[in-house]
Amino acid sequence: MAEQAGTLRRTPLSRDRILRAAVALADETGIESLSMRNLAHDLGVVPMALYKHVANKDELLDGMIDVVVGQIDAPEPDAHWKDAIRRRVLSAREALRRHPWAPLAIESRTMATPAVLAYLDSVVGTFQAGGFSADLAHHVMHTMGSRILGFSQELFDASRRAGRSGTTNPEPPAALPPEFAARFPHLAEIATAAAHDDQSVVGPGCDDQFEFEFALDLLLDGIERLHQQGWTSAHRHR
Amino acid sequence: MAEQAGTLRRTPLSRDRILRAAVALADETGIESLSMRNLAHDLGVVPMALYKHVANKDELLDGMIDVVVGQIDAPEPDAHWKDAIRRRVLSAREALRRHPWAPLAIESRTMATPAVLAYLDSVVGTFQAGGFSADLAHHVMHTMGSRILGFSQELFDASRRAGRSGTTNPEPPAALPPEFAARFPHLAEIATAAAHDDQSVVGPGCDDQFEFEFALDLLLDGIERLHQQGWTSAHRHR
DNA sequence: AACGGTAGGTGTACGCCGTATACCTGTCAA
DNA sequence: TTGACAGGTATACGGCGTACACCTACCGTT
Repeated sequence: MAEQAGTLRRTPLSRDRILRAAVALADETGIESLSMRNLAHDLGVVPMALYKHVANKDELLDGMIDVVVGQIDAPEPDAHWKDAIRRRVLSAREALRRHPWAPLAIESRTMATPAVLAYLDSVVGTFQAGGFSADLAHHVMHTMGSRILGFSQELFDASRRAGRSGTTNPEPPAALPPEFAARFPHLAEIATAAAHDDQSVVGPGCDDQFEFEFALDLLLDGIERLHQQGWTSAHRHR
Repeated sequence: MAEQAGTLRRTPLSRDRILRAAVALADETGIESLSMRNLAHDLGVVPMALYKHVANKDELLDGMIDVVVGQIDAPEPDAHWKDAIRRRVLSAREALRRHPWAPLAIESRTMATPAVLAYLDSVVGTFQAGGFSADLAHHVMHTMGSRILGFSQELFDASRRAGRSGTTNPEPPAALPPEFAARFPHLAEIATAAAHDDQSVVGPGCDDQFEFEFALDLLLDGIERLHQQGWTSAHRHR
C-alpha cells in the first residue's frame, strides 16, 4: 500500500470536504483560530489548494454557516403556527448550540446566506399559513429577531453592514431582483409589504426605528402583564 | 514656531485621547480597518507608542465600548418603571446607532466591560424599584437580551465565550467576587437569586434553556394576542 | 499511441497584522 | 549634577489572507 505512491493515496479535496473540516475545526478550537493555513494543514494540503474550491475566507465562512443552518429541522406542515414556530426555533437553537461560533459568524457576515434566507422564508411562510397578514408577519419577524435562529440579534439592522462608515450612505437601495422573489416568495412579500412610503427593498425599505419600538413595546407589555399577575418562579412548570 | 523643535509641538498621548481617536476612526472607516497601526498613524505616532497607554488591542476595544456605553442617558429616578426602561433603551439605541461597529464589538468581547455592567445593573435596579422580584427581574433581563442595549443579543449566553471549544468545559464557575457585588448590587442579587439548585454564579448559574424558552414564549404569547385581536398597521399610531 | 487542455495541488512572495524587546530622550526630584 | 522614570521610537518576529506562476496527472481526441 505504501508502494502505490502518489496516485490516489489521499482522498481528493472538495468544497464539501473543506466545509465539513472547517466546521469541525471551528467547533474544536474556536472560530478565531480557524485560518486557511490551519484548515489546510488539517486536510493535509497546502493553503493555496483551498482556493481552488472556495473563493476566499469570507465565502468559506458563508459555507460553514449554511452547513449549520442546514441542520435545522424541516417545518412540520400540519401543526398550529404557534407550535410549529416554537419547535422550529428550538430546533434552530439546538443546531446553533452545537456550533458555538455560529451566532457570531452569522452576525458578522455582511449579508444573509442562502440557507439562512431559505430558513427565514419558511418561517414567514408558517406565520402566513397561520393567517398572519404580510404586514404583521413582517413586524413579527423583526420582533423575534435572531431569536428565530436560536439566538438573538436584529437580523436586518442596516447599520450592521459591517464594512463602511456609520454615515448612512444614501445608496439607492436596489429593487430586489426577480430571482430573489422566486426563491424566497414569503420574504419577498413581506419586504414589498414593508415598503410603506419608501422604495420597495428588503433592507432599508422598512422603518428600523418603528420595528425596534414595536418589538420593545411588545416585550414591555408582556413583561407588565407578568408583573401585574404576580408572576413567580412557581409558574416555571407552565 | 518651527524653531521650537521637538519640545511640546504635539499634544501628548493619553488613554483618553487614544480611545476617542479609535472611536472616531471606527466610525469613519469601520471596525475592520481599525488597526493599531492605522490608529497610531492618525495620532501622528508610532504604533508601539499606544502600548504605553493600553495593554493590547482587546483592551482598546473594551475602552471603546465603554466610551459608547457611557453616552447612554442616566436613568430618570422618578418615572414609572415601564416608561423609565423604555426611554433608557431608546437612548441606548441612539448611542449605539451613532457607532454602528459597537454591537458587533460588544458581542465579540468575551466578557462585559465595566460600563456595560454598570448600565445593566442600573436597569435591573429600575425593574426592582418598580416592584419586580429579583427572580422576575432576572428572567426579564434575559428576555430583553441585548435589546436592552439598543440592539439584540443574548448577553449571557455562555456558549458565546468566543475562544474555546464548543464542548461545554466544566470549569467550576467561580463564585462571584465580593467586589463585584459591591459595584453591581442589583446584578449580584439577581445572579444569586438565579442559583436555583446550581452553584451561585453569574454566568452558567442559570438555566440558559429555561431563559430562552421563557423569552420565546413571552414573545409568542404577545404575538398571538396581536394576531387574535386582528392587528393591522392601522394601529401604528398607538 | 501521441498529444494538448485542463482541473487541481504546490511554492514563493507580498503586504498586512499584533506585539515583544531593546533603546532613546526629555523631565524632574533629590 | 545626577539618575530614575515616563513616554515615544526602532527593529523584528511570527502569523495572516491571498496573488501569481508553476507543475503534474488525467482525459478525450485524433
